[in-house]
Amino acid sequence: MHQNSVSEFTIRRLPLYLHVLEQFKNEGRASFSATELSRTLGIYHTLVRKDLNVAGLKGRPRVGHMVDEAILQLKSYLGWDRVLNALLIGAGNLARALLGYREMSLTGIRIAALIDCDPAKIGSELCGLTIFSPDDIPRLKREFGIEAGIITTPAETAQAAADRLIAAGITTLWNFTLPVLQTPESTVVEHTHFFSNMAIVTYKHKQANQQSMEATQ
Amino acid sequence: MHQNSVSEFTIRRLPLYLHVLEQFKNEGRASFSATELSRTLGIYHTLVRKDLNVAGLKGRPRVGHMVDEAILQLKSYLGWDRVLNALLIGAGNLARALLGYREMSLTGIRIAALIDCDPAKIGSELCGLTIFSPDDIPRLKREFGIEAGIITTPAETAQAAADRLIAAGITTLWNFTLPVLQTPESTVVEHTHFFSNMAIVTYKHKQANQQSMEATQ
DNA sequence: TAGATTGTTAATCGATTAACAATC
DNA sequence: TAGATTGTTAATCGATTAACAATC
Repeated sequence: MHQNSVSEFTIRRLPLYLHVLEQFKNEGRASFSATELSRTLGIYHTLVRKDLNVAGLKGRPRVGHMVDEAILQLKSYLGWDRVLNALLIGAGNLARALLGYREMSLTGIRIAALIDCDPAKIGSELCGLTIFSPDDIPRLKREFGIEAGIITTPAETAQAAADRLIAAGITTLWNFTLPVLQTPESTVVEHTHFFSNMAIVTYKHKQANQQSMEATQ
Repeated sequence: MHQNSVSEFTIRRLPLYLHVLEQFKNEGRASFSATELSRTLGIYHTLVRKDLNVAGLKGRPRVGHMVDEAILQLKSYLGWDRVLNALLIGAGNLARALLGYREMSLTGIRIAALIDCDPAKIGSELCGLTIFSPDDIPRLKREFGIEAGIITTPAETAQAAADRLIAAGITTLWNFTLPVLQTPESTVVEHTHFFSNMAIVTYKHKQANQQSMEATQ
């Protein structure tokens, strides 16, 4: 397992395969071919095969892969076959959205506790979870076996939030706020930046409109 | 402007530069060098220069770039210097999070109207915006000059939502739900898939832990 | 001027695509 | 068997990195 060489691009595609396979399963299908997956998702068939191979899936010529087996294997490869307790810091609207996100349970990520630095919020509840103070992070980590932190604070407090999580020994972070977080080399940080998404939306929209305007001239 | 060749990777990095430049501006700085940006963000300096060039920025040797000028130019290049009216479909928690997302205004994207297909929600308000029926999409499009659609419905209704937006002539979509949307070639679709982010979180977490376990053996 | 900085051209690296061999 | 499908190896393409020339 010393292949640090698995591409992030591959990892990001695996949930897409999983999604289609769950659909196949619901349709009562027992097997599938990489070619089908490829067509459904618009991903080159060789790439699908390589990705499946990386995830440890072995297909049989002429038969393809078994749906159930593939789902289990993909989940296991991604680490979705175990619970990952997470602590969410920043109990705002995005927190509520994540707490209400049904599909999250598929990934094993479980928001076990909420943190906010607003004294007015501490002690109150959001979606059935009590909101704690940042001072409680170390205790909550021990109590709930927290392994990951989700940062949904406003941008101003994001670095401080990250610092406190890291100080408590939490080494895996999922950050929704500040584009740049200073973290030690060993910390795993995944960013979900709406900014970059919005840049694509506005840029491509502009481009598409310019093109159509040029075309009609 | 016939360069369809600008990479999406470049576009996604531009908001990061913008973010750092806003900080520089707040610190009262007048100029900056690509080298500084490069160090702050951990992006190779030549890459930063290329990106800035693509966005139409011209620096001066020995001087660098002017902060204010660069901010304006980046915003203009991304299309963040004009309002883009959007219609959001799926008035749930994620909708509330996006409506409360202060930084959205920087991008010019404005959620002008809300849609939901739940009769219980239609007519009520969310964050000061009235929730309309999917049947109102064409009218709202005309009324508000809607150019983009944001899809935050549950996965089951996402394709239907996309179909209705497209049928109304909305050609730019930002989708938070289903991993695969069937859309015409000409439609611009940007996906924000938490699933892919979560896959990275769990996979890397697992890897990091395996490695440390191996190391201690 | 000298040197800091830009911007360009070439080299590398890795992801995707294409071609082909293997197998049930 | 023939052919559908897998999986591997080679080619292409494009993003990043490195080297270097230009300039105030």
